[in-house]
Amino acid sequence: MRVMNTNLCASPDGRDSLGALIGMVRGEIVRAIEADLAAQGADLKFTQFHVLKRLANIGPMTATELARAVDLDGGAMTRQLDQLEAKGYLRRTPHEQDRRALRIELTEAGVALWRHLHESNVATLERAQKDLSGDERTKLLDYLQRVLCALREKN
Amino acid sequence: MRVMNTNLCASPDGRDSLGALIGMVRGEIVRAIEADLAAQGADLKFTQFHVLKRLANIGPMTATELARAVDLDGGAMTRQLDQLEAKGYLRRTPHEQDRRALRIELTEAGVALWRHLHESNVATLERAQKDLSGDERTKLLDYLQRVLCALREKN
DNA sequence: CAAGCATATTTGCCTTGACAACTATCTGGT
DNA sequence: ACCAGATAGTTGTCAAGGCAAATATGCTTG
Repeated sequence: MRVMNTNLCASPDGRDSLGALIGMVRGEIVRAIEADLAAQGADLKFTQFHVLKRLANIGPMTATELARAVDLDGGAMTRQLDQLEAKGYLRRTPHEQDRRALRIELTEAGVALWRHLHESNVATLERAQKDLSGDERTKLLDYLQRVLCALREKN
Repeated sequence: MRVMNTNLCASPDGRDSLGALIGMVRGEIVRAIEADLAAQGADLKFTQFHVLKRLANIGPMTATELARAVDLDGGAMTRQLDQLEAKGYLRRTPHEQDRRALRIELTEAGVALWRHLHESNVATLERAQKDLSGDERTKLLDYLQRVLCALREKN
């Protein structure tokens, strides 16, 4: 059955592999999620969705922490926060212990929006992995995690 | 040993996983490759490197084919070609059978540059996968390929 | 062959993200 | 308490990529 798969969806190029492959998978995931968002009338791009998701999953945090979590530049984060705050999905509060920092938290509207988007996001990620067994999914995450660590080492 | 790994490089977040994980891995790979390029004095960004690599690996092709291969918009491709052509690494030739299309091919300088960059690129991708066994690397590519296919189906 | 529709490339316009400069705070050492 | 160096957030600037419009060809059908 592996063979069939290979035939049906021809390997774009037997050679170059890892770098390009990850890039393409990432691109497809982003496109799929943005298609979801559009289909549901949510006026969000992938990055804003990502910020929302992080806040929903992990809870309030600093702008810098959030920036690192979604792998975004500090300056870019400021602007995303501007937009999401303008739309009423989050709020900037002064940080309790550090007057330089902010505490970013979802508003009621933000929480509600996330509840609305959550399901289709799960469905999309499920669709992406539909041809992998539970064991394979676990391994995929493990391998990716280890690749990430290897790349980050040695700094 | 899996446990040690997990401890040394704490999982950024047990939950969200696949989407964010792939995004981060992709980001690190891009950064690593751009660091390579800078270290070798090559005046290329990741995208240009990617175009060069494709042309070197697969040979001359159409601008549109190249755009699809590196997952880039047609307009963006035109500009990348402008730059790479200006630097003398590639050449636009009229296509033999289709007067709308171009045949993009590396120049001597382009081939030479690729020969120069090739090694460190291999080394970087090797470094990324250094903690994976040969079998695991094969599986990782297979899983990613299958995820990619799943995402592209159903169009 | 003409008309209509699809495809290849280019260009203009706009948004996003990286990078650097700037201000306001922290923190540690003296 | 003071100073040097790090860190948080904001803003200006610029290059890169997506999208749509324009042009030039191809291709298919009547």
